[in-house]
Amino acid sequence: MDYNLSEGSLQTIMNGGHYEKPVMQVLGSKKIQGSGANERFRLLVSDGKHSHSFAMLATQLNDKLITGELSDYSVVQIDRFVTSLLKNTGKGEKRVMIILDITILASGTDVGKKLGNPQTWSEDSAAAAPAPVMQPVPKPTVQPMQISKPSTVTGMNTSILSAQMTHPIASLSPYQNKWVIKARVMNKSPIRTWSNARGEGKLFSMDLFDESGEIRATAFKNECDKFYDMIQVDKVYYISRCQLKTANKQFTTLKNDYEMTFTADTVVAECTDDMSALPSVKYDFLPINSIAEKSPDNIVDVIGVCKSAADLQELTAKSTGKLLKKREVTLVDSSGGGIVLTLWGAEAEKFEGSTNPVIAVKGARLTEFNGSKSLSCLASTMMRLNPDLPEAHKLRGWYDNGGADMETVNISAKSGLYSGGSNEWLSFADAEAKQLGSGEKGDYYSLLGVLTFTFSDNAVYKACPQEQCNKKLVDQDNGLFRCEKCNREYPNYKHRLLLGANVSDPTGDQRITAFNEAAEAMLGKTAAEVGQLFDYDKNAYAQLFEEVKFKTFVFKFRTKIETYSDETRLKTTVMNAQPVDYKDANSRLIKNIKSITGVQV
DNA sequence: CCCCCCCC
Repeated sequence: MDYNLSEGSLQTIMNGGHYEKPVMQVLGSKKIQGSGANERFRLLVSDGKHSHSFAMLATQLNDKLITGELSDYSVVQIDRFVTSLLKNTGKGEKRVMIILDITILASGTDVGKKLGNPQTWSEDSAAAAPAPVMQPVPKPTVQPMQISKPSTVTGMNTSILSAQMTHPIASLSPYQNKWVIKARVMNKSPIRTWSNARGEGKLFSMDLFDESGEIRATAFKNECDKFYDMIQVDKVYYISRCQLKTANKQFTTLKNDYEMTFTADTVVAECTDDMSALPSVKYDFLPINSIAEKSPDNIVDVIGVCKSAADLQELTAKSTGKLLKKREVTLVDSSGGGIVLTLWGAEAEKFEGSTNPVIAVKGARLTEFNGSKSLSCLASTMMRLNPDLPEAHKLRGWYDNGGADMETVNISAKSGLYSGGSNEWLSFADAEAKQLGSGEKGDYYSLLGVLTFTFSDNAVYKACPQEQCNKKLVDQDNGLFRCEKCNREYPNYKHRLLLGANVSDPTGDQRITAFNEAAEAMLGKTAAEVGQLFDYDKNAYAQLFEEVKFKTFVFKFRTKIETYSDETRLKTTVMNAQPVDYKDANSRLIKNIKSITGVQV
């Protein structure tokens, strides 16, 4: 098998020229900085004639190296790249190539050897070599130095700034300060003030990105005033003359080891050129059902349809006493998964979910609380409603053509609120034999069962709108609702569920009670949705309770004998109800069969 | 120079 490397392409590129989709061989790779999400790799590449370790992999391609797809000796076509002159302290300039897109033409194992006899490229070989044949480029390369004076940039027509003059964000470092980036604003914070032992002031920060990477920039005091109004989310700007410093990883999830601070010299010019509408955001969407497998604190991108949005909640953080506003939004996608995304502050307040918008989220944090996972927005999280993305249009089509009615597994369903106690798998007969529920604290167990009947009467009620209070309200028939527990009247309420049902398994049956979240999981609808049906569509409401009959769930029960006056009875509450994981259920069956029969396979 | 990213 022959592999045609683009001989001489490396020389052209090193001299600042352009070469369309050069084919090169990877001879080695090396991690140069960071770890985890902030890893960055350098590649030793060869065009068959020369080799050079000047190539850096854009972070979104890191996976190709980590998975071994991009192994040594592999032959690749570099579909997209940018080069940048870095000023090396004391050693003049060095050009780096940042690889943005790559096609692997042959794997390292298929090629198995170094192709040709490439010589290490050096300035000397450049001098010795005949003038490189440059492929036509629109304009001669202009070095950033020429536009380093702020006055020049301020007054210039930004269209003269060609792509070749700007630096990839990924190449920025504190060691060289002559650069211009062309970046799109992903996020902009509100103005914040601070006051501490070291002084006081105000600031705002913005997250910027281009094709090569992302970086946070902060403007303090004067710069805060100067740039706050100008900087607008989603717009593209040329930015130069900022101070770079090491980013404190404790406070950022952006994939950059550095961050920028605006200074008095900082120059910002909006890029209005249509052709410069790039860069666009790079998402790495995970199907919602796959998020269940991820560990908490992962930062994930997700796209889904807003199936429901809870009311705005105001709460006071116990630890800080801070007043917080949040809104929980449930996203679903065609993977059949659903997940809660928590919005905070102004974003929570202004959110409007009644039109079921498609929501694209970049950089949300996966959190786990009491065993259930959900996503939470951070300051650095970027959220877009109905973005013009292929994935968004696909989801819209899916949702509007049946997806809305698809059953989804809500991975944020509340689960496992146990305070100790075992979580063993039992049948109803087992539970009875063990006399579960007779103790002081109540007993917990898991059971695979079928919902044989649901009581639709009084399954939904108007509850106190206060966050912590779920008390049933008394309708005053004057537009107000009274909460006996809070001892006050409200003009509003929230719907909550209290579902009575019968569950059967092969050994028996049990009357159970499911509170709000568990009932939502069983009915596949939020309390608000059920409330809507109850208020406006009694037929659909009745239908809902019919449809859920004979569905199988994995139940987690709490059971306890309770006494009302003289009468005692076993009260079984659904802690949560989840769809059946058949693989898991079957392995449990097989295990039981083995232990009962003594047959080992 | 900030550094909060939350709550049950």
